[in-house]
Order: sequence, then C-alpha cells, then structure tokens
Amino acid sequence: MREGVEWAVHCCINLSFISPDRAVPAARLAAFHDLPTAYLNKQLNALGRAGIVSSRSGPRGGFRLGREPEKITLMDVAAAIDGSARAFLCTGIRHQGPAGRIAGPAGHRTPCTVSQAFSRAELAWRRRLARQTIAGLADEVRRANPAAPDHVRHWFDRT
Amino acid sequence: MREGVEWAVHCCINLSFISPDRAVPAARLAAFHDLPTAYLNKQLNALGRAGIVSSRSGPRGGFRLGREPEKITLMDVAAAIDGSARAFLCTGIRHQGPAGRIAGPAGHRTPCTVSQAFSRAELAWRRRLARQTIAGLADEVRRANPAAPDHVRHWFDRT
DNA sequence: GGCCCTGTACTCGGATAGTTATTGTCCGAGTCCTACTGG
DNA sequence: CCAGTAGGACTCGGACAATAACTATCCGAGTACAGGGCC
Repeated sequence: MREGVEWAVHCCINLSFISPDRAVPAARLAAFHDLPTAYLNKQLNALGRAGIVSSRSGPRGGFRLGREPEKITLMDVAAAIDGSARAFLCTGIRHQGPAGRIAGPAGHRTPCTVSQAFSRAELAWRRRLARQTIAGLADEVRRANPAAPDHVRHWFDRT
Repeated sequence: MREGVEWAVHCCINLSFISPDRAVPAARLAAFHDLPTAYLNKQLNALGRAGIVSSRSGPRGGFRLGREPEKITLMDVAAAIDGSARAFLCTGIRHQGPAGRIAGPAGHRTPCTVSQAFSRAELAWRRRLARQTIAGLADEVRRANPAAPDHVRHWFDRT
C-alpha cells in the first residue's frame, strides 16, 4: 500500500475539522505534517478525480472536502490513491502449459479456486474499510483529545 | 501482492496431489504451468525457508511439502513470499511538524486512530487467509474435477 | 463616485527525472547415482 | 563375483542484471483579487 494513503486520510480528517466554505492550499496541508508539498499535491489531485475533495485554483483556492465526511470511507480514499485493482491478480496459470491441457476446455468454465479464496479475503478487507468513515475517525480523534479540532482549525486559520 | 504468491499456491496444491515420498524438481513444477524455471525456484526457496516445503539437492532431489497440507494456510504462503510486513505502515506523520506540536507529548501516548482502522481491516484479511488451507483448496479442486488429482499425479510420474 | 480593465500574485494540474522494489537470469556448492577397477 | 572408488550428472541456493513501480520535483495554465484609469 502506497504511503500517500496515510497522508490522504490525515488530510481528509483535518479538512473535516475546517469550515466547508474555506479552501486550504496543498502547501498549507503539507506544512502541517511536514510533508513534501508537490507530492502531496499529486495525491490530492487523485482525491479530486475521485470526487473526495473539490479543488479550486488561484488566490483563496485550495482543497476542501467534496462531500460530507460521513460519506467518505477509507475504502474510497485507498481506492483513489492506490487504485481499485485487486491485490491478487489471477493470471490464469492453471490454463498454461500441460496443466491447461489436462483440465481441458471444461477447466475454463469452472472458476479458479485459488483466485476465489483470495477474493474472499480481499472482500473482507474491503468491507471493513468501507465501514470506516472519515467522520467516524474524526470522532475517535475528538474523543481522545477533545481540544484537537479547535487547535487544528485555529492553526489553519492563521494566515 | 507479488505474482509469485499465485505460483506458490498452485505448486503447493499440485504437490499435495503427489506422494509425499517423492520430490519434484523446480524445473518440472515450472514446466507444468509454463513458468520461468529459475524464478519459480526462487519462490520455492522462500517456501523452504518458511518450512512450507522441504528441499533436497542432487539427483532424485526436488521439493515436497514440508508438512501436511491441512496445516499449510494461504496466510503462511503469502507471508513466505510477500513478507509478513503490514501493508499499511504508519509513519507517524501526526507527530511531524506543527501537528505534533499541537498534540503535544500526550499525543504520543494515544494510539494512531488511522493506523488502528487500517490494522482492523488487515486483520480481517489475515484471518480469512489463515482459515483457508492447501488441503481445503485441493478438496475444492477435487470436487470440481474428481479426475484432476490422478491426472496431475500421472503427469508428474512421467519421467 | 462608480465601473471597467489590466496586471499580478497565487494555486492547481499534468509532464518530467530519481530512487526503490520487483522480476528475471545465471553460475557455483552440494549430493547422489553409476560405472569402472582391483581384489 | 563383490566391494571400494572416482567420475559425472543433476538440483538447489544465493549472487548478479533488467525492468517496472513508486517517490519526488518542476513549470505552465487558469483564476481571483487589487490597483489604476476612464466615464
């Protein structure tokens, strides 16, 4: 899993603490966690293409959440950054070489047992991620440190 | 996930169809699925280090399962090939820069909410993989095509 | 005084290098079988 | 005829390149504001 996923999730949580009518430039988001600005911008672009954040150029421009934090799941963020391709790709080696000739044409009709097994595990992973929302994580942060949201908001309010 | 995981699982299933007192060279396993011999050998080495297969050099040498197929899980194989490191690595960016100064030293005592969320999902994935054994998959193959085990065994018996 | 226009500064977005991880290949160390030689 | 031994062939195992993916960076396109000029 790419490192940018971690950055993206933290940025989304931070944005959820900030008034939705206020856009935050990538440079500011990067400075908050001491990250490379240009590269974080790239990740935020990916979030923008997925509709998770909306972007705006020019002065007073920047990024803001594209929809309510209750409707943004970790699965959405992970898919936007990492791609939604399966981790386990069945390349169909059971059809290659002598193995394929043994199974015969009938083998093509039955699904690949190995692929199914990994798909089941991956589905469990996806379901779990799809259940966690940015709003939910923000609440957990608030519970651990009730003052955090205000502190974050104030820091980003400073010019 | 690395491609070698697929190869390794299929090889383990094939080995489970073959008499345990008979070793199969990597070249033969590779030929069965038309795979690059040397690279498959590399993957089998990794399985050997994990104890999933046992290896033997020289004539009549090769690989065989290191323990009963009921005791080899997909998690074991995936960990042997791909490594057992977490997919999501928490680099602790919440402690970097102004964010860390806002949270203060207290922030270091509370666990990272984001990391925990991803860990939960990954745990679900691991549990699911740990429940599937090579023996289980072999049974599924047998159910889909009862003649398959014999065909495989006979093919590998041919010199 | 109000409106329009131009210039400027700011921000995103995609095109461009550098670096790490993965894939693929090769040759040496070790082992077992086989055939030969000597008793 | 049997035992010991030397040779050869086979197989794994780790060291060595090629390729692809990820990470990082830069500059151009577009936008909104601000200041000045004109009506």
